[in-house]
Amino acid sequence: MEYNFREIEKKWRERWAADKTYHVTEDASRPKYYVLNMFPYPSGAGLHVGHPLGYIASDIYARYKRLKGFNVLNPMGYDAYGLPAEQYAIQTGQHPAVTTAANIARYREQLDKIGFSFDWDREIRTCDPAYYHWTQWAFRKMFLSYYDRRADKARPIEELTAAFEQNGTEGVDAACSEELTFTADQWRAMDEKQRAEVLMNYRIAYLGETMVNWCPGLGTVLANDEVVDGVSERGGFPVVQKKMRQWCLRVSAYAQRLLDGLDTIDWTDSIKETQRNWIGRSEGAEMRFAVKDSDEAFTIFTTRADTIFGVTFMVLAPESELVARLTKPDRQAEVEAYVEATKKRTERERIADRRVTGVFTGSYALNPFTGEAIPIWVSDYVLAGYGTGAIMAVPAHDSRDYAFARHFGLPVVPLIEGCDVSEESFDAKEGTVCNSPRPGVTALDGFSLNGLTVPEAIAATKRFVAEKGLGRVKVNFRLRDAIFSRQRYWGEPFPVYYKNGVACVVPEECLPLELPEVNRYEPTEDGQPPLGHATRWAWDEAARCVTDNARIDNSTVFPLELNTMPGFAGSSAYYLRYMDPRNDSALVSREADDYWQSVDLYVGGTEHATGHLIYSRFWNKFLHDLGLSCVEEPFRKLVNQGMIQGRSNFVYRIKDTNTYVSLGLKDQYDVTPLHVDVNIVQNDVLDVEAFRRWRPDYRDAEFILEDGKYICGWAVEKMSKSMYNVVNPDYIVDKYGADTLRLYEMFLGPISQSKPWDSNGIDGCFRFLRRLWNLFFDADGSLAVTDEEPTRDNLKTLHKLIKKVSEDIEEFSYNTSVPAFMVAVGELAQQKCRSARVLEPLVVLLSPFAPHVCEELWHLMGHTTTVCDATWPQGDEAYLKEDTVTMPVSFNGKTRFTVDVPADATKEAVEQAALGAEQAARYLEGMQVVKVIVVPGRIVNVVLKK
RNA sequence: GCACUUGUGGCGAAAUUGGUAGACGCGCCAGACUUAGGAUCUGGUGGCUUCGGCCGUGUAGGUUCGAGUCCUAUCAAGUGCACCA
Repeated sequence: MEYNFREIEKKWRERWAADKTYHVTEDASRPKYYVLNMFPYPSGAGLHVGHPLGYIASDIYARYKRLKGFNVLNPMGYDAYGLPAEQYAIQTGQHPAVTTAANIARYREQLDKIGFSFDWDREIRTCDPAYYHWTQWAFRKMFLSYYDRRADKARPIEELTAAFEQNGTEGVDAACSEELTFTADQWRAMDEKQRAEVLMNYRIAYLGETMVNWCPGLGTVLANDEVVDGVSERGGFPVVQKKMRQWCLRVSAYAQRLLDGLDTIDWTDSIKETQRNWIGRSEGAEMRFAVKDSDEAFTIFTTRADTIFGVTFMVLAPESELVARLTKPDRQAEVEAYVEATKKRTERERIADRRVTGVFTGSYALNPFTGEAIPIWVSDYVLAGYGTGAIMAVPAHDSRDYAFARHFGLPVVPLIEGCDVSEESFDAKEGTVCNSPRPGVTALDGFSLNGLTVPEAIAATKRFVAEKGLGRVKVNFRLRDAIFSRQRYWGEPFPVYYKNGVACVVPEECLPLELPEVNRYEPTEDGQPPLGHATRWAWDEAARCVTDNARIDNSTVFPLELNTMPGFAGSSAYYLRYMDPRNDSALVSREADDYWQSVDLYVGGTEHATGHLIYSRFWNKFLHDLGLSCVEEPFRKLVNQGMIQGRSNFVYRIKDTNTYVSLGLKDQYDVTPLHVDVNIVQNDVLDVEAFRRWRPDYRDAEFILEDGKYICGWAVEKMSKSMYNVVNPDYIVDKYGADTLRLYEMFLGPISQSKPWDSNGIDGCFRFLRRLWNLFFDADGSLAVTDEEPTRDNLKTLHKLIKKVSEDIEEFSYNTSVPAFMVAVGELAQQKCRSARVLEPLVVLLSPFAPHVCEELWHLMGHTTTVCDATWPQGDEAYLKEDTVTMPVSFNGKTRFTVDVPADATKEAVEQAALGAEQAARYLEGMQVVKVIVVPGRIVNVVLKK
């Protein structure tokens, strides 16, 4: 009987859908396991062969866990808000909801062909009001919360107002944008608007002034990568740095917990390292510097407090408010010109162009340890957004300060014995401190660091600074708050309105606040975001349930927030929603959350390391603080699948002709390589007829062949339409079947490695499945499986396979289990194995990889239930032992020990092994011989163990 | 610049975690069946060899009875962060 994969796969695809085979419900009697893929953005291009890689890997794991008796949640959905649909809408007027729905339908069709065990009843879409209800809900909660640093968790904002009412800021330790100090009386004296401003400083979702790339021509904020050479990528409009009031999330409040949490989860070191890097914890000290002949003073942050005696100048960031305050009148023109010039440059330009620039303010700071006057400069190498926006410069021990000092001729004072600072700074934190203070200089209270090592000096200085009130020990993080506003249409609307200019969140019962229709998707003429075009005010819709008295009394329609949320909003808690996707009274019910807990296995690409994977962790910690998500870390284990690159093919056209020369002969001509569609090339041999049909200008193409074939060149490039190297999974499924595709994708290489897609090897996997199929049938096409006793060889093959495959799946090295199946099937065929007691477990073992064919075989063998409900076979080590005989081994003619060796080992071979291990014999006292490896006619090893 | 990852046949890759390097697949070679092969099946396939063996895991050292695996240095590729004081 022939392996008719088309018929088999169609049959089971339909049956599984009709029977809801993969539907899952909470079941307290079974242990749960939660497998999750990073859900896709449904782009117009459809899936290519790289997308399903991670889905297949996680599907295998999900099916394996189910066979192991777990209740497995394996959901799928769509990250449906995004820029491409909006851009397309601007160009065509087509509503993004329409294109998104069409793309989703196409994705679904493609996914369905690959045989995933997704529970489609739990599908979610981020653009669905029933879903973004809870995105808005979480935002609302963030607005209504502050971060209590003492309790180290988010608390309701009412607790903060109550504290202010009682004692003002006294005793409050809350994460904030700006340190504020006021008394209870002052608080009580504030009007509503002033209080709102103060609270905004503490809210976890807050309106904040941030530096953005503002493009007036487009009327929107642009991300750094949307700005090229100071103008917008689209349209070429100038872009300036601008302070704007934007919604932000106080992610920085969670920096320490985000860092600590990394130690509790099972992610790769590289991605943890990337996150640690991004969070950027640095321990140091803040020190206060008074300004000479002035009442002004300012604070700097340093990790090298020990270098205080080497400070020869101070530097302010151009954006710092201190600049205006500290600039002397005679320097004002120059300083303002400098600040203006830096404003015009984007952050990207400042990074790309590292010329040393700066300007002197005319003011001097006083070294708090020595009272020495130090000139204060302004330079763009100091960032406003980190630390305090001001630094103490120690050119001898910081390379950036060094470059600045050399450029402007400022003094360099070395502080480490024997260090050479004539060519470059000495940045290493090692050596013995000197010149601290310099001979002849007396420091405050006779303080001295001379003779200490650098780490000792850092500690000593910190202690001194704290004791003398010169500053404080401080931990800084590089992690910034997330800017949460986008001047876009196709995103979640904020549940926010403005009452007399004060931002308020809409009442909970009004959610979801639905995205209104607009007739245009561009910004409005007066520079408002596209929501300014809304024809039907979402607020009017929401107003029906609003109980806000002020609104009802005077019938005022308050303006709504016109920005929408960014892409990461909808993806930050979707894993919770899958637990209870149709709940319309909560994001997730207590029961569902208690049962599913958190994601046990999360599969996706590394590109989200510093985006989604940080935001999700933050979001989940926030919900955890609210008592909602019972586990603090959302993703227990993370596996990153590599990218599938394209493997492009080339033809070589002889210049100015329509003649194409095969790869091996191209060097004899002057040729231009041209991309050719990989789908008309097989094993690098071009289908010349298909090539002529491919495009009109190739219709009359002539070929210079080698050995009668046209051989194409190839290169690994990004998989993209323009390189004609996109391989569509539909095509592979149609030609070889989904089971072959699944096997081949896993066989291609380690899951976490990036690799080019190469259709060349796929025949091997197809042949394997056909060999497997043939194992079950006689020559006449009847089922050959019998209930005869398996032979010892049969069982040995089976148990080897069980051990190997079980281990492989646990470690995600599917690429080595596919060969194990190939070998096992080869052996069983050779053994002419017919025994159901071997073949049935074989089908179960393979079913996670090739579910369709296994389901078919399972039913042909007389089962009426799905193979998914079978039990993963139990391994038995007893069958894995080699048949052994005991043999004495002698060294130097003296018998020292006996070992078990393979039955086919000759005495001579063992003696030879012993001889080879003569030197090892010296160590034999107290050592145990574990194994003697004997290969007839070859050198042998003796394995010893203490 | 800093961090992380990876270097093994013509190609994708394995290697029981320190113990027979190159499993398995592709490709290639030979054979079988075929009118035919871009179908199928069988066998072979790291390099050199005087057929005894010898050499081989980016390069150079080291530890070890023994190293693809551990250590040091170095080169190359990829990814992430990047004036973070």
